[in-house]
Amino acid sequence: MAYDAGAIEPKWRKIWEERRAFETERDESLPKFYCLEMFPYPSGALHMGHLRNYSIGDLIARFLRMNGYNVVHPIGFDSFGMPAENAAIKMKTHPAEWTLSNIDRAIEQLKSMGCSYDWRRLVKTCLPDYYRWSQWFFLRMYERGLAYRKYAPVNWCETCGTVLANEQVIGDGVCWRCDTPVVKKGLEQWFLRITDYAQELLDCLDGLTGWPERVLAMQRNWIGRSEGVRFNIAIADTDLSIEAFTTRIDTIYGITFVAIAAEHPMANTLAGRSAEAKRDEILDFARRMSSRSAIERTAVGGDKMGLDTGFKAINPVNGKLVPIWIADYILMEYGTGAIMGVPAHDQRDFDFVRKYGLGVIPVVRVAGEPIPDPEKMKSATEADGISCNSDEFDGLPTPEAIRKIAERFEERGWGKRETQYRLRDWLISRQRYWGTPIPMVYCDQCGLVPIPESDLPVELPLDAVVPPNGGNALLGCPDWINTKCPKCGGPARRETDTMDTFICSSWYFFRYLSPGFAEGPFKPEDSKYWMPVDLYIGGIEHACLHLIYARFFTKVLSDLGLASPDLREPFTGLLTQGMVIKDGAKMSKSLGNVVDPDEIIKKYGADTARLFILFASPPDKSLDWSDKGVDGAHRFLGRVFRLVEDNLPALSSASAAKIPMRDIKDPKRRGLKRLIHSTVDRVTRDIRDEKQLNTAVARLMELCNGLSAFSPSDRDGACLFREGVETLLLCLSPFCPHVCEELWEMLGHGDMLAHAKWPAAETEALAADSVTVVLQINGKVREQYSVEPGLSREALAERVMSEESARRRIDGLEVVKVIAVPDKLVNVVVKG
RNA sequence: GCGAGAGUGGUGGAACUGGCAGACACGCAAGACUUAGGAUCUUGUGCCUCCGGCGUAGGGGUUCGACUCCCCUCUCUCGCACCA
Repeated sequence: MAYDAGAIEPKWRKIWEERRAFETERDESLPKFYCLEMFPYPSGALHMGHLRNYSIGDLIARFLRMNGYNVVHPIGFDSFGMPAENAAIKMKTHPAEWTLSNIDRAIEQLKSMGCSYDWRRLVKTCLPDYYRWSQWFFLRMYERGLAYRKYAPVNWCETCGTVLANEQVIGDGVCWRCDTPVVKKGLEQWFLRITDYAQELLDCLDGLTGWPERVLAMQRNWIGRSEGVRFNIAIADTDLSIEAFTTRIDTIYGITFVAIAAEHPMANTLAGRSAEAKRDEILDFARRMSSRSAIERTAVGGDKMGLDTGFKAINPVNGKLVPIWIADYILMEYGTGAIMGVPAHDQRDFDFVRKYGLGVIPVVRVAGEPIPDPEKMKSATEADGISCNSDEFDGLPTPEAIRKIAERFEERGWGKRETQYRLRDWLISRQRYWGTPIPMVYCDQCGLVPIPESDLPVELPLDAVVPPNGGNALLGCPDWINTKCPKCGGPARRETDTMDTFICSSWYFFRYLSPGFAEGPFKPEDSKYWMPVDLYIGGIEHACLHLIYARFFTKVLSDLGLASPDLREPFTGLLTQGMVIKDGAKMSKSLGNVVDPDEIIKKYGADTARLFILFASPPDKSLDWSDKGVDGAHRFLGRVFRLVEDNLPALSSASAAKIPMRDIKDPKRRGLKRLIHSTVDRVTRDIRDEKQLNTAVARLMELCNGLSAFSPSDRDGACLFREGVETLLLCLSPFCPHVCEELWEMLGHGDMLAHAKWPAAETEALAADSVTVVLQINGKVREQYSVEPGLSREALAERVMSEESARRRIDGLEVVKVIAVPDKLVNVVVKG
């Protein structure tokens, strides 16, 4: 009987299921571990990236379970969103039908991988018993002013027919889902006040020591804190003024112009106060600039466009008049949408004045050098230096100049110091059908009215038909839209926007903890016991999306008193898995380099697929798919299988007792004993401390090789051999659970390996009988000797120098120095 | 431009606080068993001018000793980017 994954794997999956092997309950007496993998979006079948994600997660869950942790390991589906609507149009079906059948298929795939999930905790975000609590959170936030509606220029994706949050505009300003260039539109939309948490989201990053530096850096960058001064600039001959923000208030004397964004309301105001021709010119320019997409705005290669309004601004510090321009490189979304133009010390302003012939006034010089000639400047000098041309502030180094001038501004009431963030409030409304309905109505009498909690969930009408042009199907549901005002009972219309799907994924890991709970989103005691997630595994693409939103949500839940007040962060450990690539590129249909997980599992079995994925590269690096490598992994499992099968008589006859190292005399056996225990030691550390899963597999291969080379010739030998084989199966089981269970059973065990205790390395068996030390001459290796371990520096040097071959090497040379490193080497430094 | 990470055999990748570079595997080569081998087993496998040298992107430095620490340069990947 040869290794047959096709027979073994279904057998064990059935046993695990029947024995409810992976169902866990809260148990205060046990240490807990929350192992979480990012839940999939069920758009068709799972791909290799999923297989990798869930192989890593399942390994960790199984490993910690064997190490005595009470492990919660759930799975679910992020099942609202655009692809379901697109598929509904294409396949002439309903998004719900498409989604739910895909989920069924994905569940089969996950099960075929042998993942140790607690299936009772399954969450599908598109079902009312889940999304009603998203609605409930929304209402809690609305009460607190954390959810609000406002008119703003927002990101619009024409293909998706909806607005997008800032985080969902990626790359060169394209939609994260469909790569369509995003355009700006003025619309009234729902927002969550994530900016209230900007500082805390930033501060807490320092405490996330279990996160990769890369993700922390990306989030810091995304939140984008900067300190500066916000101040007023009066417009000459008017009663108007413009607010500007700068981080370099020390360069205030260098202003040669003021610029505002094309969308700035002041553009209209100034147009209104201009003569007719100028007015049309301004309005036309502003309209042209603001209607361009992000791509158009940046694609010109930095060539800046501007228009002089004809108005003058008054520099608060010296009363100088400078022109006010509208410029396309000023962003309405950042700061105040207006800047002071200091070309000498800002490259963008410099480029702008060079194009339009405005002046340059240097106000910072390099220490020890004269003030540069503005005519000869080739670029702006943005580095710190010494203030000049700045009245009484001349001679101050930049940081001091910033402080002194900022103080002056505050004293005189011209402005105040302020901290700005790049992070924007989270735009959560979507003009889409397949999402969580926003629980609000519009009443002609009462205005905007929240749905009372008792009326939740506001169910998504399932009889809606997604229009072929991709519009919002809810608009075609008058029976659903027209309702009664909860306040006055009069006619009212439901909000037809739905929530961003990232709302669904912002709290699902709480819901897992209290499956089926009907009185709230989750039980506080469940959350208190299980949260935070100890290890979260998923792709890095969510660094500035889901991982920021979920952090925000957790803080809100904590502040609302739903989760413990001390739960400020949802995920203490984060493992960002690398991509799966083949032939040098990410697997994609267009490149035709996709490998289907189903086919691999069918051909080789899940154990082989898992082993290859975990062995081929460290989890956080990209994984190069190799068909040959899969063969190799499969061959290894065949060897493990034969190791047990071919030696079954010896293994069966051996007692389960372990012979301690001190009672083993034969050097070969002592070597095997040491190999067994050093393997346990290394594998445990590789998994637990380093998450170096590939080297853990390598160690197990070495153990297998060592065992294959050993022939158990007597009772003690068989006993040691059995210890080795069982250790191998125990340590390999989180990687390849099915085949290990099968072999464990063949060895006569009645219990499940999944619940077995992880082996402990015997320290006595780790110590080496002898160590190989090398003799170096001037750092070059010349000889090797086997010596007893633990020799002191002196003893080791003496021991090595007494060797015949060592004497010969050194004979006749002038020895300058001898360096000995215990158990490692002796380096003889010679002259000549 | 800013930030993060990487560069080691033909390939994927190892190397703990500086101490035998290339673990483990893939591939390749030779052999064994075979009617057969894309099965299995054994052996070998960094490079060269091979009793000796050279080798961890390139150049310098620190050290008895550097893939590892320091400085400079190059290349690649990822993220952000007229952010005031």
